[in-house]
Amino acid sequence: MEHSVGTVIDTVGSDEKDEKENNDKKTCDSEPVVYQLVRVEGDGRLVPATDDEVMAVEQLLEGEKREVKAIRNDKGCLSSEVFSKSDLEGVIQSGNTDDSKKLNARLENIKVMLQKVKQEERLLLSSESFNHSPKCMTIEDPASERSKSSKACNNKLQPEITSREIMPRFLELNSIHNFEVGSAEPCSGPTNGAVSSKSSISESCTSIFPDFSIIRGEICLDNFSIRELQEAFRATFGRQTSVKDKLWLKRRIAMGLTNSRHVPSTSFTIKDNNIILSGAKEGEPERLQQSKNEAESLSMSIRVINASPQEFKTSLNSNMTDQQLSGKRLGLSPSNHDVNDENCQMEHCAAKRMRKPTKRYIEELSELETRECTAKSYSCMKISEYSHFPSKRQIKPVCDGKTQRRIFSTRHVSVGEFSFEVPYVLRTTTRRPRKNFVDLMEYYPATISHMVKTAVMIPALEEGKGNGSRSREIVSVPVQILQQSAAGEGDVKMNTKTLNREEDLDLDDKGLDANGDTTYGYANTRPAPKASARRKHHRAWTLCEVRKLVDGVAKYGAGRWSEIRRLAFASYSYRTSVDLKDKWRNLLRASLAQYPSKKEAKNLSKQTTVPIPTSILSQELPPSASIFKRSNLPGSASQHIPGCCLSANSSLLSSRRTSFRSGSALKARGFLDALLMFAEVLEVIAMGSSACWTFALVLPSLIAGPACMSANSGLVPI
DNA sequence: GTTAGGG
DNA sequence: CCCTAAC
Repeated sequence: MEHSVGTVIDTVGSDEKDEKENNDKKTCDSEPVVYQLVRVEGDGRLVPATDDEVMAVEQLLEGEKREVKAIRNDKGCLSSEVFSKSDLEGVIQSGNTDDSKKLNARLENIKVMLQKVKQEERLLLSSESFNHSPKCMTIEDPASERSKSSKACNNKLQPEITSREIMPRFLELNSIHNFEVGSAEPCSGPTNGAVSSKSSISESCTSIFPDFSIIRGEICLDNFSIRELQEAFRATFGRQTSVKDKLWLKRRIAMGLTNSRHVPSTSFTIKDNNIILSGAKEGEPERLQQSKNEAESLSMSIRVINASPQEFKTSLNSNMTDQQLSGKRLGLSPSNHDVNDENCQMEHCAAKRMRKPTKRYIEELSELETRECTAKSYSCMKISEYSHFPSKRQIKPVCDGKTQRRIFSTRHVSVGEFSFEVPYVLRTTTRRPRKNFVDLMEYYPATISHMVKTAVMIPALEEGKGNGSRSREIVSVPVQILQQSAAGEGDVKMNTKTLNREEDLDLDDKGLDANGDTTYGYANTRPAPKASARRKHHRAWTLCEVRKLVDGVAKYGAGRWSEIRRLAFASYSYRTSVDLKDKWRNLLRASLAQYPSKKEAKNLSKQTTVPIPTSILSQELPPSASIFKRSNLPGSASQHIPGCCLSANSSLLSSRRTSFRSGSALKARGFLDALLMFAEVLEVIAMGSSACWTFALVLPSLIAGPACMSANSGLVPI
């Protein structure tokens, strides 16, 4: 029994039924539901039964309980549905008028749905009789025997009503049992008992049980199309939705079915009003709850669930009934108002949002699909295996009573009609590896390879353990190893120190940079693989780096960040081109903030290259300093051919440049061409710079022509 | 893979 | 520094 209720006051009957059974003993791994025996007084008060009354009822129910036990062993989850339905009747009758109206309205909706389903079911049954054989097969001998004999339920029942009236629930159970075992006899009539009946047993039997006949207790929403999900949404909330977001629909439906707002953003399976996350054990409510929360950020995963949309609809209805009931029972005051408001808001949001899916979304989606493809062969194998014992697997898939392990952190993948569980941990291995992972490998190949192996072994473990074995231990294995590696390898930190020293001393070409630091950061943050783990360790920009950046920009031009990085930041491997770009942007911002002059603003709007901050330039590049340090580029052997000296400053450059282009100032063709090629470089340096620079244009050869005047040529101070 | 730009 | 779109 899966209700999240501790104590339930059961008012199933009317005043005539003064006493009811209780003290259900759980026989399957599920959440306990304690029914308290009460007597309904004439004024409607519920008075706890005395011990004597309890004993009397217990004796009375003794025989029936045995049967129920047998049933529950196999169909415990199913039973809960029936109980719920039965309870609902009582609730409706005793509820206040407001809520009753709401419930009635909903139930009307259910009624229609049930009728449809029943029709479809009849068709199914007539075409393929006993197609639910897997389920039938799960009922084991004792129950099976009984169910055979009870096949004539409908006939037998009527005369027995009087004697059984005090135990309508068990009657219902029997009825269900009956039906499952193969009674294809359709129970005629639409389901209206839930709304209007006075717990008539015949009605319970004839109108309710067919609709629960194919309940599996599990709903895997992943298997449904958007349309089906919308249908399910309508059935759950009683209103249409135009939302086409599958995830949203699933979550909303799950919320509705489970009365919970803690619905994971990833996959999940609904089982008896609970969202099963990572296969949380049903018998451990608090753990389940915890698991729910944890699973907010985790994927969950799955056992093989064979459920068609049709089946889903049926079970959905029953779940919905149950949900309403449990809401009532709990005195939760379902706060339909709030929920609906929230629904509307969310729906509005979801409908409004037609945002293009992000790359990550697409990536994850494709990743999922890839998994599905690879899982297909696997699934075929498993399915054929399950065909022998299908129902047991489906109903009690994650129970692992022996190990009592916490089920945790798995990922739901559905393939067609089937869903699978894959360990969530694999995700970490499928992510694009950290940039410095290779570096890490170089330094600690043994550790890393061990980690990788361990991670790879996880699926094997998973598979070997069988269907429902998802434990925290499995997930934690690689983490522990990583922690060990972080703690055990002292030289990791040593490397960091080395790096820092290198950075402080501003040594170039050490070739050691970043490795140590990133290694340390990686191992250190790995156990919390969230956003913080991915974040690069912060490194303040040193003066030298800034200098190099400015040099690089001057040399290669702003925007050629990868080139700058490659050539000027070769020894700062932790600075990416993006970093350079960002830093340059920040420098410019600072510069602008310092000198928000019109001129600069104008330059900024006009030019892609904006003024180099004066403060930086004055610091790093005094007029007499070498602006273009002749780089060690191959083939840049400098042949100083003096004689062609240009003087440029910010105010003169553009005019100079114009004159260069026009060729009016300099007649030499080769030289002019060379100047034109340099014009951009000059602009980079001089535009916006208030300093007056003197350049010497070094031409490897005037004759050689422009080809020699590329970036390889340099400017040297006079 | 690189760059630009928003956050 | 991260993330994403655009190229």
